[in-house]
Amino acid sequence: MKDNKKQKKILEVAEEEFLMKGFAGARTVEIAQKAGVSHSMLHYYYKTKEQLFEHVMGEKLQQLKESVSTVFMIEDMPVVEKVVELVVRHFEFLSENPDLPRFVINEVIVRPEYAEMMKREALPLLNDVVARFQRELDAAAKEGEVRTMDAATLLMDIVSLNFFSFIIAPILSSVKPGMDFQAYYHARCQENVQLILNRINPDIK
Amino acid sequence: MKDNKKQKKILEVAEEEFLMKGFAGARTVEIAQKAGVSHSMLHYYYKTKEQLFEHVMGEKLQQLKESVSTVFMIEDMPVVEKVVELVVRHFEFLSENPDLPRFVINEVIVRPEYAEMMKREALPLLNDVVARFQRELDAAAKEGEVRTMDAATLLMDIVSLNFFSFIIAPILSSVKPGMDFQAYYHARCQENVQLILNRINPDIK
DNA sequence: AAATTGTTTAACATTTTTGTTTAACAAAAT
DNA sequence: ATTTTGTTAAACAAAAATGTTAAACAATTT
Repeated sequence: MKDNKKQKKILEVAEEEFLMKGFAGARTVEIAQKAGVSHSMLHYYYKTKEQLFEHVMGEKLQQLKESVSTVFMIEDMPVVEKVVELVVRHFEFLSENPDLPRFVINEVIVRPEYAEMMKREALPLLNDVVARFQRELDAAAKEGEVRTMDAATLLMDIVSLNFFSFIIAPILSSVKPGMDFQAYYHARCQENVQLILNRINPDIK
Repeated sequence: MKDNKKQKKILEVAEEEFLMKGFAGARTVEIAQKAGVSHSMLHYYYKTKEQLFEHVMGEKLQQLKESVSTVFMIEDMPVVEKVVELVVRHFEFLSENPDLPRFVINEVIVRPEYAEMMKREALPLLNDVVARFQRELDAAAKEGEVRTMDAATLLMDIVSLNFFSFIIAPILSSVKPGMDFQAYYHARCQENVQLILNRINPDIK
């Protein structure tokens, strides 16, 4: 059939609703309504609210994986450049999902079962990425390109730094009402890159 | 009667429940149960869940005000010291309420009516504090003790910096499972003080 | 002592939300 | 052409949550 346009629309709207209202606050009927499908249709595709939620989050995770993990597949790129690429891609992913950090941090605390799900889904990939990354970092450290670093820590630094940029954005804009988000994001991404570069090698630039 | 022990207990438990589950996720029956009072009792004191919520948040705000605003009442204290005191007190308040930043940022987005309430309750005091603070900063700037600064911006810097420390704590601990929160908080508070000091006068220390 | 306030139990009403079912029909696939 | 799949509407069932009420009694105030 028409390649599941409605099903996709449901996911789309569900994402918005979950992000803006949280799992507990989102309403399945409202999601159906905003998606322009009948209430029954929603339950036809997704048995329960919980399942719908899992699909939404699974898709986000998939997108994150795609945008980030491919960096490690690039051959013949110095690790320093890879790190820059990593920060930028992660940041760009968040630019397209600016509410995600706040949402994730909140849901992880509010619904421990969600934290479990995240671990289940994300850890295997993360371990793989960390292992690869660590090897490259070690090799680069031997050449004196970077200082010796723990890959997991560095990744966490990147994630935290980028997360932070998005979590404080609404605070900042509430203080400076006319704030230009695009400009803010742009500047912030640059700053984060510089900070991370400085961390992996204080002598760069 | 026995000075409303039960009423207080309800507020206490409600705070925990709201913070840990969000407004939408918290359950009035569960709050009553955990507070060791009957379901009717809860509605006897607080007509609705909404009202209960407002009381809880009102109390938190009150505590924050008390711990922070008294700094500005202290006479004969150099503004630089006041700033240090301010950072430390705000940080200490957050130490006692480590989930509050995450919760507030989330609720403000998720429930716009809560943002309204916050503005209503907090803005008058904030404006007052900012005005006072600005006068003191200007005076100190004239003496060359600090550089010229916008008081509102400085306050925002302090709040953001401290908020940040608490928002990332759970992220950090998920990476380093055995993390010592006390040590982390202690170090972080020092760092924040230094950062702010450096901002108001780059020549200090 | 009488009135008020705090408290419980237990039932009930109401509303909100989730999830199901059935009947009907359209579109697509076989 | 017929079976399968997508879709709706409408009603319904079930569950979960909020809020109310009445009866009874204990503790405290006045």
